Order: sequence, then C-alpha cells, then structure tokens
Amino acid sequence: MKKTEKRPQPAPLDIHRLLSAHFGPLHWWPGETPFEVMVGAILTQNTAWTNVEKAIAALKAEGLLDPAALAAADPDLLRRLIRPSGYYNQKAERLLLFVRWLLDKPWRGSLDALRRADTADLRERLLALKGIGPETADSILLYALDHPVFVIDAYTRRIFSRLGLTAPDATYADLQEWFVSRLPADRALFNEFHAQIVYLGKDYCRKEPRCGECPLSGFCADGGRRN
DNA sequence: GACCAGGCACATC
DNA sequence: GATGTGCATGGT
Repeated sequence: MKKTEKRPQPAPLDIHRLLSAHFGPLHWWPGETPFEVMVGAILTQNTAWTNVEKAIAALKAEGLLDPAALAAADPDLLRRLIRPSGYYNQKAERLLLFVRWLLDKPWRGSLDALRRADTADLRERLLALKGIGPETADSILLYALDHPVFVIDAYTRRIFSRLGLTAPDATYADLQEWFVSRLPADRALFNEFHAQIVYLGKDYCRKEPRCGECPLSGFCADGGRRN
C-alpha cells in the first residue's frame, strides 16, 4: 500500500472497544493467586505460555506456589521443576531473588502492603531486582497487585507497529507513554486492553500473521495481505 | 532441522 | 544510547 494513501487512524480507545466487542470480557491473567501470577510473569520471559504452564503445575505439585515455601526450596529442585519453561538456571535464580525480596522488609510478604504502596516507588524497587525488567515489573504491578500501569510486550509492539501507529523501534518507555497519554488512567481498562492485545497477538498477529480474520485488519497497514 | 515464543543482563562501541 | 549476544525448552 502506498504511503500517500489515507487510512483511518483509530485512537487506542477505539481499538479497545472494537476488541471488547470481538473477545468479550477476558478476566486475565491466567493464575489462581497473586503469587502464581508473579511467578508466571517471571517464567514467561521470552517463553511460550504452554511451557510456563508445565513449570507452574510442577511447582504446584511440590507445594512451592507459596512465597515461604519457594524461598526455602532447594535450588536444584527448583531448577528441575521449572525446566520446561526454558532458561531454567537464570529463572530459578530470578525467582529466588524475587521471593526473598517479597518476604523481606518492608513488605514482609504482605500483599496488602504491596497493593497500598506507591506505584512509582514500587516499580523502581522491582526494576532494581536482577531479572525483573519493565515488562515483568509492570505485569506484576497490574495483574498481581492491581496497580494502574500499562504493560507493553512483544505483541503490543508488533501489533501497533503493523497498524502504523507506533514506530517499530520505539523503546518500552516510548510505547508505554504513547498508550498512557491517550487513555484514561483506569486499572481495569489497562488490564483488559493488554489482555486483548495478547489474545489478538496469539490468534492473529504472530510473526507469521493470519490477517484475514483479524478484527483489526481494516485499520492495518498489513491488513488482508497475509493469510 | 529451522524457526518461534508475552525478556533480561551484560559487553562493546 | 544503540546494538549484539547468551540464556533453553517444547511446539509447529
């Protein structure tokens, strides 16, 4: 398609509404407890969720989906249990560092304290942990602790870049600012919108996309060209 | 067998 | 600040 040709430029909120109509309520993230969500956020780094599920199930079977139990776990056992999620040496270390931080001052494992904490301050503290980058920190903040942050991931980058709305090489902070400045600061909206982006990414907008059935194909620079 | 998947840390320029 | 590389499994 030629660059001079005009295409509708939807606002993020329009896209969110369109995806709401397409997917209905999603009730994300897949995890039974906030702690399971946090563990999943670390294990899913650059890894297919199906592999993470195997690791989570193994941890659950050993009774390790609990902060104190995980902190006390034998690192070798931990590495074995999370092996299916890949990068298991790194991720075992990251989980242990994270859970020690969780149990240490000032939270002492209290989810209430973490929920009440100042969002920006808590985010900084998470980012200071080895193995917790911006996406993992924001996923924990939003999906485990109900803080109003907008999560950016590979799907977000790919989808909005293909739509022609953001630059393919935009930084995490650039993309987050792009969304936050165009949306009301609503925790439930951020939660649902990111969930929709992941569903859209999984169903239609992988590296080899299936644009034909994508609900956004009408807006997309790549729309209808691939199947 | 190659490519891909809901990152991150670290080295180097 | 940008760019390149290692980390590892399981599905397609």
